[in-house]
Amino acid sequence: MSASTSRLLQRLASFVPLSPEELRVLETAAGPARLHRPHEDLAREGETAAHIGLLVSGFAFRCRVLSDGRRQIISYLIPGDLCDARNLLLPVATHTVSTLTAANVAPFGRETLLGLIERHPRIGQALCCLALVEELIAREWLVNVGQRTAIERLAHLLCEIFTRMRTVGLTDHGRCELPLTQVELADSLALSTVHVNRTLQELRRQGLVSLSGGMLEIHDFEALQAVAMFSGHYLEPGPAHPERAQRRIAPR
Amino acid sequence: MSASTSRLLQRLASFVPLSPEELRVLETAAGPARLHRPHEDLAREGETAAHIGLLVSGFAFRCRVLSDGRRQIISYLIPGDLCDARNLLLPVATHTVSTLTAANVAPFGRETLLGLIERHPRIGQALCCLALVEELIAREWLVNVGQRTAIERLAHLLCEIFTRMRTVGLTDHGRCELPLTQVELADSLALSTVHVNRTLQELRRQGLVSLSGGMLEIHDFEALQAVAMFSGHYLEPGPAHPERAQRRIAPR
DNA sequence: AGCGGGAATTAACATGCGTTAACCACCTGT
DNA sequence: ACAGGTGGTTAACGCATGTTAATTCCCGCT
Repeated sequence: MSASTSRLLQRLASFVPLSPEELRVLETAAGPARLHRPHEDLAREGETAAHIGLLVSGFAFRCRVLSDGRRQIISYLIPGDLCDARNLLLPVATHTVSTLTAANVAPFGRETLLGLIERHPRIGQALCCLALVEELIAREWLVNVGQRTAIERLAHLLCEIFTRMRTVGLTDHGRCELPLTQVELADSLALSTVHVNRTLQELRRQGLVSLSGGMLEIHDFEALQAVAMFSGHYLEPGPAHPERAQRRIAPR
Repeated sequence: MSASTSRLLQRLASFVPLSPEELRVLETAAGPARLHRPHEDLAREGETAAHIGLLVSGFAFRCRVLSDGRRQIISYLIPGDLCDARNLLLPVATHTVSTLTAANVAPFGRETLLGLIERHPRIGQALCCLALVEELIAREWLVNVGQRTAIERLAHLLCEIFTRMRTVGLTDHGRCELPLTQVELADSLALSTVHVNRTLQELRRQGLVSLSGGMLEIHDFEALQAVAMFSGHYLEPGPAHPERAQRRIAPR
């Protein structure tokens, strides 16, 4: 199981310096991964989860569905993401999490993890940072859907996902896996499928990206970023107040 | 200073049971309130704050502005809200916070608060819950802007704010203060001012609400909720996993 | 009372995107 | 090699909402 948690550990450690002990403890806390099929629910709105799943491989997404069927995709999960750390503190899930592809998910027992946090507060702090970044992403999506035009929105989403994939080492030059249909893009960006199609073609025509067969290829990241008015700051806030982090690591 | 923190304390305690000791310590941690004028920035995107402000009275909002001037209001702050608990863990603010009206803000020193959390982990847990609720609100706004029509959006926003005002005891029957201009509503809902105006009139015509002179009056909350497809669940997730909370309070 | 200025309102017109509905290009199983 | 299904593409048309700009309202100020 040791390799499967590494992406998560790396990200956590980028927020708060973690001791070898803390890393080891976290690493062994995850249960054996379970393989899920594509389009399977990992968590359902209104239910309570007894464990926190770590996405080891594959893709998933969160979404909310209105009573009349309108659906808004709220975020995407890539390898190294936790399915719902919120369940540690809040009683019920407020949205559904489903797989996009086949996916391996390693469970952390909720009680186990809470115990860990009690003994190692810095782990809690790191998890909290992870949650905060998710909030920043949610706000960026709000700005995206609220203020940007179709082509800007799409470009922005692609920039974001590509950047996130890169931080977990899942890009190969300008390429990465991205198994999204146009329907899913539409529900993420609050556009119709038809318009996503038109917009995707426009991006392709401008020679910026191509997306087909579940593979995203970015031909000119600079230009794409410019179109999207994308800045990756919100994805990697970096270590907070490093002077304090240092102080806390010293006594140990 | 004791009264000014009570709204915050009450909300924190609704997430995680806090001991009298913990409440006392929090209560005395806030500095003397500072009075800000309307339309003054409390925090600016990109800057680092040395303290966490508690909004004691008045209204404020968070927003992000794109390079070409388009602006998205991201959330509203009402009395009892923290201006930016994110600054405890993240180095720089990712959005601007400005006052809407004159406002009293009581500062918690960042270092003081971090020290408190170290000694009283449950305080940290409660603050974390507060942040999670903000995230839920952000996601609801995303759904709102992404999937709902103009009238649904506006109705939803009014439901949300009214509900939040009620939980901090600032409503009087169907009425509460709400000093928003139509420009601000427009930037919250991703609509034009003109269309906000049309939509507000439609809500008034249907006898659901009236909003004028900085006062919101809800004539038929049930019906408004129905129009908005509003459910307040996300605003009050209630105590998480109460059995555990109990266990932790016992040993003390 | 008159003046200035922000906010609300109204009207006329424009448009980005949605809707509907075909059609096409794959793939997969038989 | 065909059937059936999923996802992508195209075209024609419609509408919710945006834009512009003029007008009115309200309120504090002198």
